[in-house]
Amino acid sequence: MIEQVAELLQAAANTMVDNGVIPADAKYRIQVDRTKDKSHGDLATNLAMMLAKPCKQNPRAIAQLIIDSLPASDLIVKTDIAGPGFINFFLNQNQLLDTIAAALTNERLNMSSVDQPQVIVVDYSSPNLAKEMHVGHLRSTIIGDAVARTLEFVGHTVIRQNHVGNWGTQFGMLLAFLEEAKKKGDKVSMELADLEHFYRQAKLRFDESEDFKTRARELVVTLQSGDEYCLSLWQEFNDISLGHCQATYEKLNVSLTVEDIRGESAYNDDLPKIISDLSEQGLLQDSEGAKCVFSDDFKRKDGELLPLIVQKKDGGFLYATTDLAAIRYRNFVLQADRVLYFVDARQALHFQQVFSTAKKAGFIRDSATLEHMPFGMVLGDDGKPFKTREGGVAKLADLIDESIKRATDTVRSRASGLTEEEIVNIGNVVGVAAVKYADLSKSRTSDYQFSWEQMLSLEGNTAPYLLYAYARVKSILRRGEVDEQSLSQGGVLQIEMDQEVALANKLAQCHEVIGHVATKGMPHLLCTYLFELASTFSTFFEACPVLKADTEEQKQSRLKLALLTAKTLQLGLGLLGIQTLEKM
RNA sequence: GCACCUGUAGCUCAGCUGGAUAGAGUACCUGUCUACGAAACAGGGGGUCGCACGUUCGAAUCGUGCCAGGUGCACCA
Repeated sequence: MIEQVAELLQAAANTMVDNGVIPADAKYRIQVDRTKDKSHGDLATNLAMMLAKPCKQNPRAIAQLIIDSLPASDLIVKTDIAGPGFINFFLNQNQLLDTIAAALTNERLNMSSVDQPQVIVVDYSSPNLAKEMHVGHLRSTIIGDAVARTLEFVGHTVIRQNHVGNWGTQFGMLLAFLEEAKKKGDKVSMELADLEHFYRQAKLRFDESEDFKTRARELVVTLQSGDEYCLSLWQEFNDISLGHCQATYEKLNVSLTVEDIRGESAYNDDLPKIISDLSEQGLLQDSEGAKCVFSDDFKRKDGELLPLIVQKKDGGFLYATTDLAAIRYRNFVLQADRVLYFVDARQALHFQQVFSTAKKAGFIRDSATLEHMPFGMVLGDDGKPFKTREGGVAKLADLIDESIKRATDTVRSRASGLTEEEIVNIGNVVGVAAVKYADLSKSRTSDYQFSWEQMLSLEGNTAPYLLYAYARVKSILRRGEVDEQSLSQGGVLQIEMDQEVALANKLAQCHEVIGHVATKGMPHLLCTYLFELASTFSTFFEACPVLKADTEEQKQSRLKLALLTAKTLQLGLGLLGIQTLEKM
């Protein structure tokens, strides 16, 4: 609806340019906003105020001229000029009714796809396989997954890329330790069951023994040169570690599969070529024995240039090299139009340097974009980086288990007439949803404070509140013995009371919100919307009897609003990677 | 030292391609259940939008300079 009004305004502006009212060189931008206050109508524009100066007339006079120039349309029933020169639009309610009715007839709630579908690579989760996944991987995994789902929904071709760290320096250490363990005849699979423990033990050996250290360094080199024995050890290690990851993804209802894994090792063969290509283009310089790319764009103090190191003096490659290789692959093999990196904000500088180098080296087509989607850290209740009670880094799997346990306890204490099986299932869904939603609902860019109490609370902008709202709507539909199919197809919509209008308007905004999430990579916008929808529904439900409505028509109409609310909540939560519950 | 991010109600956070009296939630206070699920709803108090200049008809939003906190800056990823 916003788009349609914007089009009308554009048409009006064009006529005014033709009339000579607006100078041809005047700069303006059509902006249509939803009003906060109903007395200002449904939509408003500040166009007249923007044009006042170039037209050399007072804004209210311009506003009147704009209104006079608007093409006839049955969309708008009334316009007002308000305040310093806002134009307020009161919309025809039939438009709203049509939108609601159409949404019910369709699986995707009649939301259109984008005009120009793109190929979008989404790089997210990307844990280091040397250790088990920990809290640090939570945000990338969850936010990236929500955005990937949303981009897919709006019609893009999404290629998920789990750029796991499996080729770095610390792998030599792990391989050496694995080798030792095998010689001693230990059961390796048992040893690796707790990766964290295994890593710490390996680190201990590394620090205490020179022989071990030497062996570890040898193994890195032989591994990277493709030695079969090393590769087999490495493969074994990878399989087990990846198994842990997949288990976590499944528990978290994250859509990543083994198909999406393309780790650092996948680019190994291309790394020497990256160096030679950079060299051929004259971008490479030797500095203190390392091969670097320097750029005027990145300076340190005293104007000294900041290097992007792509090859160490011992010949080893770094993650910058791998990232460059990945960029080239994503551009020329995957044909990406956009590449989104859901990676910690602390790596902002690294990405700036890598992106800049990639552009200069022609590793990316001009039409494509590389976008770092940074996010802040997870902090504990004390405002410091999140730690376990013992002060260590919290394993992701443990974190989820604790959330599920807490949620299950709450459900059990409140449960009435639920079987044990139902309680366990509800606890699972709520526990996982709580962790995910708490993260998703905060703006991505800032740090966020992790709080069990807040995320599992049944009140406020939380997963439990939304899941409850959904379950309550479904309960009404069950009690009303609604046949969803026939309710969706026929019948009348009559929207009279303020609360009905408010709900219908809110339902109609879904499409717009999802569009913003897709372009900005900001799932919290969807969270805010869903919470508003749920509370708008609660207000409606309080004021407007549904099953006890005055007339059959009114009942059918309100049931339709309830049904669309349920469908919208389910769809929105689904895009966030959160399951819904019919009962709770 | 340089760069990036953050500073909005007691607390947790929205709002930031400038727009109408700055919004939620929570906490606190007051109402509403012989129930279409009260895990809810209605209402109330609570703000120098870090500070100061500037641009503008209009600034939480843009610019500049400070202040405070966080993060990054050469062979780890």
